[in-house]
Amino acid sequence: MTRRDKKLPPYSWSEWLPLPGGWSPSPAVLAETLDGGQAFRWQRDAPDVWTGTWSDNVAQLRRTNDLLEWRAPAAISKRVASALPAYLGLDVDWTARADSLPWRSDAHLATCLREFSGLRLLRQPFGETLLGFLCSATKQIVQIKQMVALLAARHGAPLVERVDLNAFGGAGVDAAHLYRLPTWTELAAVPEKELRGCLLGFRARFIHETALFLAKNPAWLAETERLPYVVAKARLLELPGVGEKVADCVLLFGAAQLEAFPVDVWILKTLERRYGLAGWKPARLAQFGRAHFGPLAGYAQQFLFSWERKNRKQ
DNA sequence: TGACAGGGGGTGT
DNA sequence: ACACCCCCTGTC
Repeated sequence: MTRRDKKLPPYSWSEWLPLPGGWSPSPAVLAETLDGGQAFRWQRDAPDVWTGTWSDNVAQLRRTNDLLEWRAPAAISKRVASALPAYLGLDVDWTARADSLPWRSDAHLATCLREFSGLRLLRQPFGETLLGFLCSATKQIVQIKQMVALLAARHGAPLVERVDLNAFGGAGVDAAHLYRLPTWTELAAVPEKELRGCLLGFRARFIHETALFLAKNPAWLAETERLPYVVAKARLLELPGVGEKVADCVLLFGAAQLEAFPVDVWILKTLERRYGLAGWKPARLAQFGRAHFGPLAGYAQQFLFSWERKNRKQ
């Protein structure tokens, strides 16, 4: 209990409500879904309470008796209520999806599915996903979260009125959650030097140039979001700082393109060690992934990724 | 307790 | 292959 907490007015959060859809992940799987590298705007505020931000939304998730509840700042709870189902994929049958993966003929995949049972893919806003993964090159999750938190705090609009901001403080929420991420339009007005001030390093130039490009091509993002996988990926690859891996992440986490198969260092290790594909180039591995795991390869990838990262010492 | 390497979920040349 | 930035972490 800090001195600051005592001065604060009472909560202005909405009531806790049950999360529709019957998702009951273990604490570890909930953590892996929200904070395992898909999204960079969730934080654990208590052992079973998470607070996250996307677009103009702020939500808390709470695990009680293996069930999930949610709430939002009262001032925006209606908006959050309508945005939450799509973001968390509450209307998607993830169990059926997992079951459709080729685990019957793939013992390692079966292990990963068992260990991370209940894992989901988030459906994040396309533009924000692009921004997050432009920050991700040679960075770990902690550092990426720090970068986007600074971008939001310095260049994003506040999400709720000040009275609500105080209530957030009372809930122990980090200040970064009080601001939304800057839009690409807003980013286009930020000098590269100020971006560097957000700990972006060499990524600042990529983000700056991407922002300028998107400002000149206002419909580009929205169009790309609804194009088929192959075409959308080709377009993303035109952006500075976007290569194969980042493009696939953006499409998988920000456009629900489940055939996208990002090959990062962890998947590289998985395919090398567990699938005997040592020496293969990333592009060929991605091709293998889509062929072997099928149309939901990206979902399979998330299980493999989580397992490999958890067992990083092996 | 303060320096000091080493390395980090990639991209571009 | 190597540079790009530079923060974080582990170590001495």
